[in-house]
Order: sequence, then C-alpha cells, then structure tokens
Amino acid sequence: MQPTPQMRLTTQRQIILEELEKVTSHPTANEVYDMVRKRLPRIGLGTVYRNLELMAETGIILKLEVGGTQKRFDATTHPHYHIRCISCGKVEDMEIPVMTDIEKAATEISNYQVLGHHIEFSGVCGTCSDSKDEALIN
Amino acid sequence: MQPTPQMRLTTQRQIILEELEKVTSHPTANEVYDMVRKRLPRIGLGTVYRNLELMAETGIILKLEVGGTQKRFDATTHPHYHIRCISCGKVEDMEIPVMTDIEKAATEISNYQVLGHHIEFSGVCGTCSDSKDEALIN
DNA sequence: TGAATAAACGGTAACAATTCCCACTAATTT
DNA sequence: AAATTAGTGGGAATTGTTACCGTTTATTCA
Repeated sequence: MQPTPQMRLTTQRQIILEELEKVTSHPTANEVYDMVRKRLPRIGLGTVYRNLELMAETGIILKLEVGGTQKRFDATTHPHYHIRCISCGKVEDMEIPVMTDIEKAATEISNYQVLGHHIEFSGVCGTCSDSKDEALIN
Repeated sequence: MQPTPQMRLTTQRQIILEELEKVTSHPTANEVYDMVRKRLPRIGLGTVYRNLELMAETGIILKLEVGGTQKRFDATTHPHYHIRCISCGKVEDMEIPVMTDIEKAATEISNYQVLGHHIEFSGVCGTCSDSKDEALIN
C-alpha cells in the first residue's frame, strides 16, 4: 500500500492488508477483525471497516458484494469469479476464464455505460455435501 | 399464487404479488411496502418481508442478492441477468442470452455441486450519465 | 352453522452489519 | 519542538431484517 501525501501508512493498515493477503477465504469484516486482533488486540472494529473500505476504493483490495448478509474482502484483485456455498455461506474463487466480450454485448443492448461484471455461482461445497450424505446414512 | 393445503391465499399476499408484477424495477422490501400500503394502508412491514421471503422460497418470485445494502425482488422468474447503476443503485434486467454451459464448466473445475449462477453487470445508467454531463456544463 | 384449530397479521422489540461521531493519539510539516 | 492534520478506538446511532406475541382471520370438522 503506497501512501499518498495525505494518506498515511499506519500499523493498522499494514496489518489489515497483510492478514487479508494471507488467506484465500474471502473473509468478512468481522473475520478480518478477529485475524488482526491477534496481532493488534486493541484495534477497533470501526478501524477495520474504515480501512477495508478505503483500500477497496483505491483498488488495493476487492470488496465482494455477494449474496448473504455480509460483504466480503479479497486481496486478489485480478478479475475472477466466485462460487458461494448455499449451505455454509463460504465463498471461493472460481477460476474459469473471465469473459471479456460480454460487457461489449451488454453495452450494445442497454443504455448503460457498462463498467464491469461479476459472476457468482451457487452450489453445495464438498464439505457440506459430504456431511449431508452422512446425515442420510444415520 | 396457488395456496397449498396449509398455505393460505390472503389479501395481503395477493396484493403484494400483484404490485410486484406491475413493475420491472426490482423493488426493495421497503419499496414494495410503500406500493402495497396505497391499497392496504394498515399492512405491516413484517408482513411484507414475511411474504416476499415465502414467495421467494416457493419460487413464485425471485429474491435478488445483488450488490448494495438491500435485497430486491423480481416477479420475472425466468433466468436472466441484471445490471446495477453504481450511481443511483437502480437494478434493471440485462437481456443477453443466459449461458447454460458455464455451470457445467464450473462443476468440472470445482468440487462443488453447482446449482446456479448469476451475472451482475455494473455501470452508469442513462439518467445518471446525463445528469453528470449537465453537472460538467454548469 | 359454530366451536375448535391453525395460519397469518400488525406492531413492536430485538438483532446484525455497518457507519458515524468525537475526544484522544500518532504522524507529518514547518 | 510546536503546530497541523490524519487516523484511531470506543461507543452510539442507523439501517435492513427477523423474531416474538397477542389478536384476527381462515379453515376444519363436529
């Protein structure tokens, strides 16, 4: 994170980013808070929210507006899609090729200036489908 | 809406559905509440939430988990995509052909049982981009 | 038809996620 | 080192949604 003249590189910011970069689990703000608190026990939840928001605005990280009740954050900023488990809520990357052409198609048939797109798959993850099988046996 | 033995077709339910079918604007629960209240002034917000949820569960309507802070509802249940204006938050249908094959691709490269997918485009709608142009002139 | 049963309602309280506020602290500038 | 400005922590406020609960409305069945 490169600080601009008026944007300061604080310890809190560094650690929030470091912790987010450690995982591929697309944590919620609260999960980031829990991770960061192990290293900075006195950090406030508001600080985590404020800085995640800020980093998302400057493009350092991604704010995922996927289904469910909470926003999730991702340090992987290259374009990619996601899948969400409808049973446990977990979100993972879906590494199918990103479709570069559909935005053009969307522009043509709408009166929008199309700036981006995101695909969210939904399904049942391995873990959840295993535990369901088990439940059927018992 | 066809009631099951234990599911009753109440006035509230009929009117909520009728009002939702009148519009293509993907209203939030609160917006549906406002629409319905013109015909049923004493309806409770909880009733609107309860019934929208119920109808979404039974597949009569769609609950859209798009970006932004609120869930939105759609009486058009055939598969289709959406675009959201990043300026005013409005959500509209994007009638490009639905991709039937990508779920297969997604199943192959993941350990998920893929059940669905949704594409959300984002951009600036005609109205918002016009008012921006105006702002530049003034 | 009319009492018994069950579903749904309306109103309000509770809840969860997020944002806001503000006195204090830390970093930067002069 | 003092002055200035950005950022923090903690709690209060806000927003969207769900839960609860006493009352109403619909259905069942005697």
